[in-house]
Amino acid sequence: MGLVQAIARPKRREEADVQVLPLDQILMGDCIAAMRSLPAKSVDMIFADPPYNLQLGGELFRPDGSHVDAVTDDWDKFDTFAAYDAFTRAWLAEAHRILKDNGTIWVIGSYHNIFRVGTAVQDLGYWILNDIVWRKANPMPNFKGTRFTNAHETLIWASKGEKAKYTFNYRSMKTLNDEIQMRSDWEFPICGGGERLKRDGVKVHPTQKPEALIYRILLACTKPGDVVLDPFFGTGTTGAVAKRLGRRWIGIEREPGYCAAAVARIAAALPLDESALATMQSPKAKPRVAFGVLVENGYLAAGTVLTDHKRRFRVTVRADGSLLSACGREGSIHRLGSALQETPACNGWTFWHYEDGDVLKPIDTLRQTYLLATQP
Amino acid sequence: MGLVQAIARPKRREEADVQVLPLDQILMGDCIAAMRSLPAKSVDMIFADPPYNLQLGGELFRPDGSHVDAVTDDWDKFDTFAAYDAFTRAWLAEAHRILKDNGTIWVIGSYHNIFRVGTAVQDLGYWILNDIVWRKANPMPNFKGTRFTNAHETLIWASKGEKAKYTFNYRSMKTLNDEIQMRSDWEFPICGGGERLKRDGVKVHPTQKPEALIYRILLACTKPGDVVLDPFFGTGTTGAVAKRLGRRWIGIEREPGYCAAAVARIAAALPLDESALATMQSPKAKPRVAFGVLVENGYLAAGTVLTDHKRRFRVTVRADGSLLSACGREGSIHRLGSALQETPACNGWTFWHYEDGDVLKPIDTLRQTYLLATQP
DNA sequence: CACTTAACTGAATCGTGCA
DNA sequence: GTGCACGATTCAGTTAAGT
Repeated sequence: MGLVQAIARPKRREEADVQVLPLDQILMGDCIAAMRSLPAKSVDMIFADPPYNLQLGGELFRPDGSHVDAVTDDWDKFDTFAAYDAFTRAWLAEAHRILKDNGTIWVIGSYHNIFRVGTAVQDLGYWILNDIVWRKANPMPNFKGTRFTNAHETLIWASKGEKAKYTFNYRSMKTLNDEIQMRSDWEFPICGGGERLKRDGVKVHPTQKPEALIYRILLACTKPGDVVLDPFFGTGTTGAVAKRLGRRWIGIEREPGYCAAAVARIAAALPLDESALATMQSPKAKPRVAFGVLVENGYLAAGTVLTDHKRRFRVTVRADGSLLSACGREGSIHRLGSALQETPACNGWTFWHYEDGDVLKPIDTLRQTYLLATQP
Repeated sequence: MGLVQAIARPKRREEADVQVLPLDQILMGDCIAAMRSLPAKSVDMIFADPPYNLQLGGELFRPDGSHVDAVTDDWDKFDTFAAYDAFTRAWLAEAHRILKDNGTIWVIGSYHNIFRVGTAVQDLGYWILNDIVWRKANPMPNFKGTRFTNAHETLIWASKGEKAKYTFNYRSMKTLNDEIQMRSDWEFPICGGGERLKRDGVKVHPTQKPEALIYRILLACTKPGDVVLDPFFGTGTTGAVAKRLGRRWIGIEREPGYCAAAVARIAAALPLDESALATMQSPKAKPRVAFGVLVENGYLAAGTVLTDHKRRFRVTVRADGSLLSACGREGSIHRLGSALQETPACNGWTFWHYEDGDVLKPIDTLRQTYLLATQP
């Protein structure tokens, strides 16, 4: 039997219990129909990356005039929220049937769809264990300056019910995180570089997820040999990571093009040797502090006067962390510093000082204080 | 009139439009009833920190918002979610009525309730602009080691509808974040230390939010003088920050103990003075300067040659402020820039450069010089 | 080959105001 | 309502080209 197979005719109930799972294979076809062909209580985990129902408007261009390649695929289009909800509840209900009683489900989404997914998860009797935030190290900016940079996606992790047991490899997570409990916010780069599948220089799938994200999920919530089902398989990230980690996988995918890419990719994936584990550790978030954060947190009040160490320039701190000079010029600590000195650049942290009693101290000391107070 | 007042009897519709808002006051009582007493389209922002325990502290509401007196312990999960949904939709619907057409709403929650809140927000016609993650610098650990440390809460920011306008102080946020776009993940410590309200050494409110969080929200999405409503006022964090930032506020709170703490706290809060309150302006808010005005005033002589920074295109400035290219094309600085580059749009101010000695400078620097010379 | 610079890209609900 | 002029707007990372 090949790696890709058509969906088998659904078995009658009596047969279902003894049905052999199509392990390490892709079922090509509609995800709900394919799930119906699988027996009840048969898989240990489900990872799902369903359509987000983005509802994008017109074309978008960057400030340099280049065009943004958006997700315009048909599979992401739903007429109404009601239609999206119906689809969501249908596949989540099948997923609930297929999961073993001690299995868990992961679903990823963005603010466009995740609230509807989460509500459906709860209504269907699943019990949410955590929501996890994937902080993107390099998100696409908001080109028009109309909102906050949409820099994260959300994952929901749920068991089959309130009393259900589940697998959570607490020690693995703590080890992975330098002996500190793994938190609910994870930072990873978006999928790019050599990991991003391309055909003739064009990305094969518009929303390929980074392997590191799936890796952490499988490591945290499955055991070696467990069966992981991905009903929206795409280009097979879940399969590739499962193979690397010694887990079994089942993929469901409608598009033949994605299936073909997934087959080739998984065939090339190598089971992980242990030494690679060390390199998978997430880099800790950089302790970068914006000046405005000190104002927000009361380390420096708006209205405070700052000077350089020779008291040549005097500026006032404003509510948003910008500075205002006596001559009416304004800007960030770095920009105004360089403007007043007429130098191309300036490190505002060491240039600007505040009065502490009788002595001038660089504002950088406040940053250090803040870091000491907030970093574990 | 004192800072706390009982809820006025709801006005008849005819009266509502001219009703005076109870600014900088706490309405003590049920949040839905209190909101009904406020006129339609009257507040600029709503910040809401609703209860997320499904029992609502022993209170439940029917879909019409009316109060359910008896709470039995045998509600099954569906009924409990249904009751929470009914309560959520009732107050969110009132909030929608009270908001000005260009107002926005913020709601904070955790995975227990935020998915239901988000679904209700969308179903009621609000348009989600961002979801924001508050990353707690110092979250409570997961003592049993059974899940990931629950280290964040989620906020939803939404306008009244897809086409609605809204306030977003992009420049202030960028300045606050050291000249990098503000992202959708924010890190703040949890509320503690001197900021945490205590009575006899015991915290007054179980879920007091940090002022820094509200500060950033108000700075980002309101203007000085705007009216901010908080229907779950608690100990008045929203009021204290609004006062500091020169915004007006209305609080609704049921518990007399919280009201008393809030009154004292807000009375002690000091407003920022006007110069500290000023924030970085978007260029949009500055007076517009037509390119032709620079020519008229001699900042740039007619006949001057402009190029792009790579010197690919050369154009000549004409007496009326239009540009003429070597190939005979003509137009405004923006039009000709986009035409020559064959891009849909172009900011002529940053695209075109003039020769200053040996270096190319964007013509935008001339506009800045002009503004400095002519603005009071 | 080493190094620098330019070009390109990613799940995006991405403008305003006047005639 | 529609059309058009004006002009505001990007971060981190990778790849390719140039020196």
